[in-house]
Formats: sequence, C-alpha cells, structure tokens
Amino acid sequence: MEPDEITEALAALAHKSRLAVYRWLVQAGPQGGYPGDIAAQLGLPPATLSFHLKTLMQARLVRSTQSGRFICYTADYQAMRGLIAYLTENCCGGQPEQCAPASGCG
Amino acid sequence: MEPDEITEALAALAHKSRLAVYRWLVQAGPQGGYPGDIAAQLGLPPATLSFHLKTLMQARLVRSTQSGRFICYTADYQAMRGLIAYLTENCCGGQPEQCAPASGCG
DNA sequence: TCCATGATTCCACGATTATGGAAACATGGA
DNA sequence: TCCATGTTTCCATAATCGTGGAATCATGGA
Repeated sequence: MEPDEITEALAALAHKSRLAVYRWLVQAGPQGGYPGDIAAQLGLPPATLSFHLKTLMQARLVRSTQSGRFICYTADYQAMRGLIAYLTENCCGGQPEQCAPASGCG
Repeated sequence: MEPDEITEALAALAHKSRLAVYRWLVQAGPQGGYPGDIAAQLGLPPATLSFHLKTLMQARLVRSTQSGRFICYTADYQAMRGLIAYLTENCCGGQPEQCAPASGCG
C-alpha cells in the first residue's frame, strides 16, 4: 500500500460519522447492510450518509453490491488489514511486536 | 481509547506531510529528532512543520522534551499501539485474527 | 547584557471538506 | 405504464484545514 492510499484510508476513517458507519458495517458482518438501516440507526440524513459511504468507497474500505432494488454495503476487511499492516510496520522502526496489540500477538 | 481520540489520531496521520513526519520520528528511534533536521530532510518550511508537529502532539502521537536549547520530538509508540489495537478489535466483529497483520500474528 | 540561532506563533489567504434539503434516478410491483 | 420506495446527485452554504512569510519568543554563549 502506498502512502497516498494510506492517507486516503486514514482520512476516510478520521470522521466520527464515517467511523461509526464503518463499525456498523463491521458488526453487520460479511452480509453487510443497507443505507436505510444505517441511516435509521445512526440518525444520519440520507444525503449525508450517501456522502460518507462514497468517501469510504473511494478509500476502498467499503464495497457495494446491487441486491435487487437495494444496495448492500460491506466492510472490506482486506483493506483494513492492509492499513493495520502498514501502521504496524511503520510504528516501531522494525520492531512491530512492540506495537502489535497484546490481544492478537500474546 | 474513545472514538474521539481515535478520530483525532487518524486525522493527524491522514496527511501526507504529517505521516512523513511521524514515520521520520519512528525511524529516528526512541531518542527522537529536532525540527531543524526534520524540516531539512522533508523539505518543509519551519512554520508548516511546526503546525504539523502541533497537530501530532494534540493527537498524542508525538511527545516533546526540552533538551538544552533544542526541542526533541519523539514518536509515542504507546499511542500507536492503542490505535492499532482499536482498529484490530473493531475491524472484524470479534475476529481480530482475520485482520491482524500476518507478519505479527502468524 | 547583547547576539546568534532555532522554534513557535500570528495572520491572511486559499483550498478542501461537511451538511442536508430538494430534485432526480432506479427498481420492482400493480 | 404508472406508482411507491429507497438511494444518489445537485447545489449552496458553512466550517475546518493547510500554507508559509514575517514577527516574536526562548536559550546558551560571548
């Protein structure tokens, strides 16, 4: 992952509503969820949610699939994995074990 | 770490120059480095660098210590660790091993 | 005390981002 | 075809962020 992609992904997550949307999608699991449900639960106007989803899509943190009349959004775990990998590799100057979360790496 | 702190840290890193400054400090190691050196190597005007360092400080990703006439900046690994932990815990809905970097967690 | 040097703050300008109502767009069903 | 519903785009406005020259502030040495 290039620094440009990294900063784009970080910027996408660096907003309260967008982080909430992303976490919502993560909790929704691999089957994802619909804008209507997200908007209702997070209290966001449709236009605002659409704007944020677009930003998350451009950062490739989120994907969408047309499912009949509805559009289904899902979190892209692979992108998050890349982001975490970048931060881990760049956080301790060659000693990633110092910054890796204890829960994941003993 | 609260979502507000998370978004602040993410926003601080979500800028090309600031990410470069942070990476520079990480590579400088625990003894850190001086604004003059950072500015020279990254080609940033003093005022601009100062602005970015301030942002990184407010996000607690960076600390400073007065060392004689000079101010020494260091990367705060603990903060990065907290950030990575948050992303790891919130990226897979209870399955952090899916998003943890392969290099750190097998 | 005065100076040299390094760093920050002040300030103004430009650029980018966020918001959300209204309109437009798609899709499935009647 | 026409309608209902869900979603996005358009648009104007407001707010925030980024930039960097100039002035100011600190510190150690002469």
